Amino acid sequence: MGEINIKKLACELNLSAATVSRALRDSHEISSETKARVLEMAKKLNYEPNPFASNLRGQKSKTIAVIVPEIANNFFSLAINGIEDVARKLDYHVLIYQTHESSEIETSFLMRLLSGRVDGILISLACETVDKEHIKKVSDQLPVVFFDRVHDDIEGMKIATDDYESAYNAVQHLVENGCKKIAYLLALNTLSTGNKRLQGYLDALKYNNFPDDKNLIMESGANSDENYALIKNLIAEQKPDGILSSIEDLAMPCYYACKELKLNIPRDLKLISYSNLAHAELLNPSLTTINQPAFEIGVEAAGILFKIFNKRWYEPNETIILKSNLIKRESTRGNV
Amino acid sequence: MGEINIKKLACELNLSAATVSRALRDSHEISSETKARVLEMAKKLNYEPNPFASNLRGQKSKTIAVIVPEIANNFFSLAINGIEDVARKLDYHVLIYQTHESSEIETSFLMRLLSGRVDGILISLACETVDKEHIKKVSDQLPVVFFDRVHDDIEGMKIATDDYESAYNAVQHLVENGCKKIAYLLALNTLSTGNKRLQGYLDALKYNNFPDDKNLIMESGANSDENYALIKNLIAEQKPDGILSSIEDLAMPCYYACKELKLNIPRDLKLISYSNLAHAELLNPSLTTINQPAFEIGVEAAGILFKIFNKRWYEPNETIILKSNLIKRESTRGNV
DNA sequence: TTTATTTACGTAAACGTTTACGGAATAATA
DNA sequence: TATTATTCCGTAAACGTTTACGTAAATAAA
Repeated sequence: MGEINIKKLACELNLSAATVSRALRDSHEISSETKARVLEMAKKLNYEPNPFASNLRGQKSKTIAVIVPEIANNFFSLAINGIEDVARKLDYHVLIYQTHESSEIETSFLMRLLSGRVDGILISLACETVDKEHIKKVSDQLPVVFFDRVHDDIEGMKIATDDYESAYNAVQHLVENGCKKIAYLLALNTLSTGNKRLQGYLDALKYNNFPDDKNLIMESGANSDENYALIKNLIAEQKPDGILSSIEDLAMPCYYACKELKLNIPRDLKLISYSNLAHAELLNPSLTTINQPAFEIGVEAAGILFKIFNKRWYEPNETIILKSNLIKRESTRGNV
Repeated sequence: MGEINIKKLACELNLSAATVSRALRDSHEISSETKARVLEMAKKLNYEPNPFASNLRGQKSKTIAVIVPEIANNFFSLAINGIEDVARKLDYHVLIYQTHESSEIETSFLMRLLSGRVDGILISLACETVDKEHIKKVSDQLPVVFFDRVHDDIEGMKIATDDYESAYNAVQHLVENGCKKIAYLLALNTLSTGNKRLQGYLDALKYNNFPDDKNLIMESGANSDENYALIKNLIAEQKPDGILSSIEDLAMPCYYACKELKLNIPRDLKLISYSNLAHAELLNPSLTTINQPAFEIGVEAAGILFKIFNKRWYEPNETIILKSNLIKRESTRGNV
């Protein structure tokens, strides 16, 4: 409860609230002496305008919402970092919500945000089947920018990475280093993000005349224990010599599974994984990763949102693609 | 701009705005039939009360602020995760701010929050020398809970971990595994958090009758390049056989430095580091860490804040200590 | 001098809620 | 029946801003 408000401030200065308000907003209608007096007093009394009154009056909140599946994930926290950086420079506030991959929670957040609490939304969709209906309802009323976890069937501005190409190139990299049987750890398959990665994998297989073997595609399970079992089973049964993991959570269990199965990475099995694992460099062996420009995605997404605010953006339904980076490390080193 | 507001909703129902408002808030003054009608229509029209009007009228924002040095840090993102979890259950909103360790930015955020935008603040202090003045000013007006990065000289509610004991025990663990010359990578030394870790280290040395050698304490530099150089120098010159790193950012360079100096971890040098490195398990060799209960710290801090809101907390100046967990891994394995 | 323009400020309404107060209708009590 | 209590709802004020409108004084133009 900031005890000081614009009326008291005005009273203190023998001015009207209107004049004070205008002075603080540097209006041309106010003389420079008065402005100086007001500024000084405002500083002295530590006056901060009540944002609710301003927002109510102005129908602007200077606040944006970021909705992500998880905060405690290197990719998302880097993206939020980028978003916060842009927001801070523009004196915007950032509300954070995490869905834990539940579209029910996601929808509930979105509905709550219809209240006008935020001027716009940045969202990375949950994996669960998307509720197009509700998202449409929100994006009809508010600027929404989708980032990374996007869905082709949902119209809107999107910032994504070159999922198809990066997956394709990753497979090529495996092939070039001698892989003949490449498995794919499937996730995000309810989203375009996941589909494009899968398609890149499939097309690269085709290009290399590799058989199209469904058994080599492992769909992620309900929890990490199940995932570990599935992966171990995949490696033991199918004996792939290369694995492309579509998310980092599925790459880590590969290390453990190989250890248990007495397989050597990269000699017996080469591994590539999406995306922004913090210390891929220091894993044993260091892990070849497809690095997404997470921070930049956040910056870009926030940038587009602010352009929309300022009517400096007119493409309602464009997808901006940023390039991922294949960082080659020991886990895919060719056998010499 | 939610086009629908309480007046239109009332109009649609042939009721007054007051009645609708009361019905939505389940007031006893409203008949159950009317309540049902209102609820139904509100749902149908997707009505969400304008939060700014409510907040302005009620002087409550249902929003809390979280100020941290960095979001993209495993410890902080886990803590935020915990905070968000608690907030969501109570229908609170969470604003995120990062200071990038700058007390100037920190102060600026704090001052801006005096506007009443939030009902309370959770803060983990920046390393830079703390501006006690401004923090005092804020905590006089708003409930503030400090977590992890705390400062003894600043009064208030604090959630921290057993920094002294965990450092002491870490040194003991090194000694038990044969270390005779243990270095310390110093950081956070402007905060109590850092001081206690250092003190734990020093006292453990004393307990073991190890000499008190200032050269074994390396203060972190301005950036990661400098840190790497300092660490390499420390290892090369002082030839410690054990290192305790007070933050994870200083532990990673040890791996690189040892690689370059052809030293083997843990044979030639044993390493322990704070705190929540994501994949310490998979490093080469796996890293012994002092794991802080990051998520729980977030939950606890948020819980206290909400208790303060509900006047269910009366200790203005208490420190709650959560236990860290020393997770022993290969980097401190004894020579056999 | 008279009139138009500019400057600098005040008045009051509006933003969308919530709630104190009041009041009419109904039910309970005397 | 007369009085009181209860139930249910409406009126209007208030929260702290911002801004359209008005206006008095000073200045410029005629």
